[in-house]
Amino acid sequence: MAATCEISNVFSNYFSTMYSSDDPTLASVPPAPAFGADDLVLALGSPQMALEGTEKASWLGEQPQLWSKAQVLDWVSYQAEKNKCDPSTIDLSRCELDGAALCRCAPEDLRLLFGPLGDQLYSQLWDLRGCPQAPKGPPPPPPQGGSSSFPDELSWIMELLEKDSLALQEPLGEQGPFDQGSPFTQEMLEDCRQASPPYTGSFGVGAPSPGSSDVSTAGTGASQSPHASDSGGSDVDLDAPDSKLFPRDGFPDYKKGDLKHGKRKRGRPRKLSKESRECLEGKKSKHAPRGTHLWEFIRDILIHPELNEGLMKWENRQEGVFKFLRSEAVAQLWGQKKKNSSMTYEKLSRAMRYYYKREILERVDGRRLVYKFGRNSSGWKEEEVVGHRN
DNA sequence: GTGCACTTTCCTGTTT
DNA sequence: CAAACAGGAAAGTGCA
Repeated sequence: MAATCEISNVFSNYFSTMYSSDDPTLASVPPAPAFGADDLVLALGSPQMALEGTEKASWLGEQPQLWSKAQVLDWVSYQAEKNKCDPSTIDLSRCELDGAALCRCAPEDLRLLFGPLGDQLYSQLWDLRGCPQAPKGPPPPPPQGGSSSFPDELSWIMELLEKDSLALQEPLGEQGPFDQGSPFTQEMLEDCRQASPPYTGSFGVGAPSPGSSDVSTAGTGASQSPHASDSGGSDVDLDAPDSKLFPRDGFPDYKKGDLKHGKRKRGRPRKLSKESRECLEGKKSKHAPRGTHLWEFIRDILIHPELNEGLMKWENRQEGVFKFLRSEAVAQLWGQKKKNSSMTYEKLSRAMRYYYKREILERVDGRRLVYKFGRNSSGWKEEEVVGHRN
């Protein structure tokens, strides 16, 4: 278990870093790190764990090979702390390695530099790189932090992505009734923790419903389900809208702390019938942690063309004009990310409209489903993205 | 405890 | 007519 959590830790941190671009210093930082699986990360933000803190780890989301010296130091300190290693045993002054150099180090080199922590670093490093095995030397000891399954999970997700891509080859336009295909949803990871890898139910990726099969799905989530039509189509959707998508049994999302105390979902409460209320009681709170802003979520989908196919597209990349191709699907994805199964495009678009005032978005008159990034948004420009992906 | 930011939900009316 | 758009209003959560 601990092992499977690690991945979300990593992603969480990545996300918390990524989504804090309010920070002007971050705003200038390309948002799409070259992390091998960063694409998956889109909705993997499961910010609850992470490094325990809000401090950002500069190395997160970056491939170790790309780390700067400072990032290497940062990471080493983190590992030292994590492993309760006596910092005094490490002579950081001798550590003049950048990420590339670090990655070239053999275990013994690391041991020389970092003492007993060296082995741990070596193994963690390879985990981070998502490599199945280190190039030389003995297989890294199982990291006690439990991140050994990281690569495996990633590859599993990768497989799903591939399937999705295949599905996407099919013409868009008609999304099947089961439109949940998000390859990059956090639930996916969370689900996979509970269900074994072959788990496919949640997103219809691997278990496409006949007909629609994953088709649309591809990167998307969202079913054009009837419930989408309004505040959740009926009060029954408490969590149900997605019960189609995520049968409760198989959707462990609302687990643990969530459902405990009757924490309520953020936002104005939906009007509920008595029955619905009763039904709701004792159930999860779908409140999602902060740190993820809608516009950033949208941006990230857009800048990952390999994943956003069918969801949104750029109308004019230079100008930051984009269009929702499958608005409900995006809304559903957003809902998944926020653990809010009743999210609809209507609501999402309301939130989008609030961005006009803040100039995060600009109006595009007369064009349906078309928005434009405004001056207060960042990270979507090609220059910002490209450099970072290579 | 309070206020603010950021949504989320609801609603009504308008436009496409 | 349906879907999308607009925006006001109310309300919840997290954070400072």
